[in-house]
Amino acid sequence: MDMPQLRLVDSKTSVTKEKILDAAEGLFMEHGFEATGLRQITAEAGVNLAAVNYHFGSKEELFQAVLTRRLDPMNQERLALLDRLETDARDQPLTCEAIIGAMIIPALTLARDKARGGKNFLRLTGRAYADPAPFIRQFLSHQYAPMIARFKAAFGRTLPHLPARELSWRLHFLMGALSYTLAGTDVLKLISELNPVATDNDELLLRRLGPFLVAGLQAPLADLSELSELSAKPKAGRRGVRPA
Amino acid sequence: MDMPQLRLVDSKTSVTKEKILDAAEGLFMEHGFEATGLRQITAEAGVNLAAVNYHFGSKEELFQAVLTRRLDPMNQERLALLDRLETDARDQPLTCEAIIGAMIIPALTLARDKARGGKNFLRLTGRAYADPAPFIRQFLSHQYAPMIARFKAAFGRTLPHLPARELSWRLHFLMGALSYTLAGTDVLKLISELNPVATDNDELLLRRLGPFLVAGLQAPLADLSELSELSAKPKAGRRGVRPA
DNA sequence: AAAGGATTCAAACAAACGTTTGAATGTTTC
DNA sequence: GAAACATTCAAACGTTTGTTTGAATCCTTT
Repeated sequence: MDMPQLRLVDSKTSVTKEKILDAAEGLFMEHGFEATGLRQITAEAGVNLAAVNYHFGSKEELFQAVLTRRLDPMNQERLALLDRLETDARDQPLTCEAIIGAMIIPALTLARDKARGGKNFLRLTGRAYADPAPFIRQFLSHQYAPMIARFKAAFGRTLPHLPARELSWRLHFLMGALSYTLAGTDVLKLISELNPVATDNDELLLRRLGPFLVAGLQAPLADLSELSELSAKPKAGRRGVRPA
Repeated sequence: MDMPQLRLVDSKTSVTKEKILDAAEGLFMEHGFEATGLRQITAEAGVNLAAVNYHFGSKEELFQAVLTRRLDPMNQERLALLDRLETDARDQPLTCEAIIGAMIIPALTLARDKARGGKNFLRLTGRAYADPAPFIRQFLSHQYAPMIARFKAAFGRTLPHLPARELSWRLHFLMGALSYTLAGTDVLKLISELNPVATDNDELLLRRLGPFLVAGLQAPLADLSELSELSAKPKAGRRGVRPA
């Protein structure tokens, strides 16, 4: 039988390949990229050491594969949500809440789905955002550029009074608070020592982040005229900190 | 020549010690802790390899020394500023702007002072905030705990209507946006491709961050009653988010 | 069954890692 | 001047790093 080429090799996604991805995801999340060894990964995955270079080529390419596996679908989900909001609203501009929701909800969904890495994976991406390694920065730019451009345009329509440059800044702050929150470091404990927050409830977390970001985006413009006063070196403090 | 040597060894800091600190500061900032080798550091500092372990004990202790050199004075400055504001205001509660200013201004001053590392150093600390390495987390907690506690109390007096737990969250978001902004990764370019921001003007940067954070802190409380709607896997939403 | 490609495996690779050593040099104190 | 301490230096320590190799094994196709 001249069966058409259904027997494909690419869609195979061999078992070892995913075992490596799973193990690498957890270890990269916990110790970071540089501090995680290939031997730890392959040991936890139960595969041979050489399997990484065979299936992925290098450690860096493995790291990118770990990220794309989850990030790509999530960003597509974000764009799909935004698309739907815009077509539903016709010409009317969207609310800030709605747009931010389109950014947050896919992340929330991912955080809940333990089969897709859960919040551990989000911590990994939050960490990657602060990594200066060129291959990471380049990868993230290429991965996020289209999504962020679309959302920036959406915010621009919703906040027409805001100069483009100001919007760029505020989006930067927004991404900071978001990725930092998703990274979920233990600075949290540092802030609220006596009333520890339930870190397992990511829904509440993002639900509280929303209003914070909305208010920040809608904040009145800064008055840049009289800024030299505060920034001046404080004159002789009378009751200062004891230099013991 | 009986000229008394002018106490060249200011037993506090030898020349090589500071050369190492300077070189390490730059390299840690650029490549991160794990990715920076002691041989790079000592080569750039022009000192012997063993000098690091002789003067600092280990690589980890060197890293902590790099951080404390700048961070300690900055946090003391923050506390001194807050102290002065509170004594000036007597019993009156401070404004959000003022408290945030006390956090931001010392960072701004440090960013301007190139002799103290400038903004490069701030990028290093922003990076350290996202690092999961236990010794880094422990060090930062110990270093920041008193300062954050004081500022949290100040915010609590200014925003009495805000539940303590909510305030903890918002402080977390605030620290996220702040440290992320200070880290100053190139995601900035990603957001504003066509209107690149002048990254050298840190004063304007932090001046714009202020209103964003003030508005976020003063945001109305989240309505936590009907939160299952948005987060739920696409069902039927009222207006806005509607699943396909 | 034989061939051929895909995958696994143990072993080794060179390079880099942080740290230690012991002698050589510099500096201060008696 | 000599003893005592502080610092520098070259060299090597034992691991660990990411990557490569070549043969063994599995699986599909002829």
